[in-house]
Amino acid sequence: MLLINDIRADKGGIIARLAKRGKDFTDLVNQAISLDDKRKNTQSEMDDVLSESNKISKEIGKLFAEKKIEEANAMKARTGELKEKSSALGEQLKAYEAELLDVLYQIPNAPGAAVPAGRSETDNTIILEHGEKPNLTQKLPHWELCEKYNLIDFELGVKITGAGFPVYRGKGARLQRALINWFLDKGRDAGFEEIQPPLFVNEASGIGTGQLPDKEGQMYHMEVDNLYAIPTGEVPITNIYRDVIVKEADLPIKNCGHSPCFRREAGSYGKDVRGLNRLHQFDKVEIVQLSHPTKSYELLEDMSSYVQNLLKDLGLQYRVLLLCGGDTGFASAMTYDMEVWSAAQEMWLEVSSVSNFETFQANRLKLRFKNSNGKNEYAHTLNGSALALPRIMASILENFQTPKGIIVPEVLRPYCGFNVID
RNA sequence: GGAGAAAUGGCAGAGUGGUCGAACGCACUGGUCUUGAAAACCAGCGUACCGCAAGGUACCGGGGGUUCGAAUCCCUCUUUCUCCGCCA
Repeated sequence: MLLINDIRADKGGIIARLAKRGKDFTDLVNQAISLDDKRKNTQSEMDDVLSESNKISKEIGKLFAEKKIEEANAMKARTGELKEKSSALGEQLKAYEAELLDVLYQIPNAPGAAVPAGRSETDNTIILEHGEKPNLTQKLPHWELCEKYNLIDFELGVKITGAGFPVYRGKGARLQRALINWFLDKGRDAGFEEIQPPLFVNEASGIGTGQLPDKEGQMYHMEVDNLYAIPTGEVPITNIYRDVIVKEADLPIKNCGHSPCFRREAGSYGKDVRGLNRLHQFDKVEIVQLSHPTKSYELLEDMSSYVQNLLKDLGLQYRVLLLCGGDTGFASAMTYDMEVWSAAQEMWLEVSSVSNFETFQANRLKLRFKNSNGKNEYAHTLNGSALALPRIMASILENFQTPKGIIVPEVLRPYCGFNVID
């Protein structure tokens, strides 16, 4: 959520930035400010009452010490009223805080300076396109290739669990494992510390990265233990830094980690969910960075080129989109999407999304660093997929298919131990 | 899963109802001294909110309660440790 002090400091600017999402947030912003005013006034009033009541308590203590029991008991009467007053003010303060939070939760991140205005994906800017569309002599979609070479069994997953939980086997499983290991090694080479996070998180973590309270429907929830299956490694990895004050000199902090991701994807159906396009369980390697506020947009560009280099090394044709305000995720200030060409489906598949959240996540996480003035300041957070496995698998299978088999990208061969799938 | 013990500032560790937001030590920061460093000495050193400031308020694992007053008493949850059981 946005920092209320940022909103107060530049109300007009924030409203203008938010307007790039194709919606007017003036009312919500005004509501937030007026609730914050009420909050401040109530707090002030309550502090005064408490201050007086503390003073009286100390006097009573003194009187007891001097054995002036009568006088002490007489003073007790005066505190009753104050107590009632302060607890009423306390209730009111809590109510205002809750209301303010509720309003702030409804305001998305303010898009960054470079983000174009727009309402939907049609307003996104194509930054660049890299590579040539492959010239295929056969054009089987990946689900047919999976069946032909016995790589991924979707039916079997349905039997064991349900739709969207495929079974990878043989060279399919090995290719997937090769990709994961290669991604992690590339991450390490680029200075990211490797993390193996928990796959279930508690409520506090869900709130920290913004999945809760609004989007709980998208996560699998284990009610017995009140734990949530992670929808992305971003959740546990970013929550490492919840309630943490890092050293300024340690920034940027770079983490990467592989994890399965679990998404209920309620409401998805049709051709979008065919094959590997949309799953309930899939694997992803995530990169996360904590940045100094002055450096975060530089790091966003770094992350974008890092991801692009992975795609280049794999030999995939891709394009980079700068998302317009309306298509930028709720928590993000600026997002690049990387899409890979799927040669048989003849469509672009989103394989990565790298975002700068500025202080939006850090605010909820209470992730700060001590600046040179000794003041605590909110850090910026960034993250991106590097990369999500299923659609990479799909495009490798489709784009590198030949009548004699699927040619494995060279960088993966040492990892999987075969050059061709036939 | 059963029985018991514990949770205090970056660390360590006092404090069992009233000048305790919290001793002492270590670490850290600034200063004196020194050619420089170490040592020694002096000073500072948690977080958040309100306030122009002075100052005020809250926080001793989380939440609730008792009391004029809670780090301290009570309830509850969580976590850690020890023993038993089970187990990759």
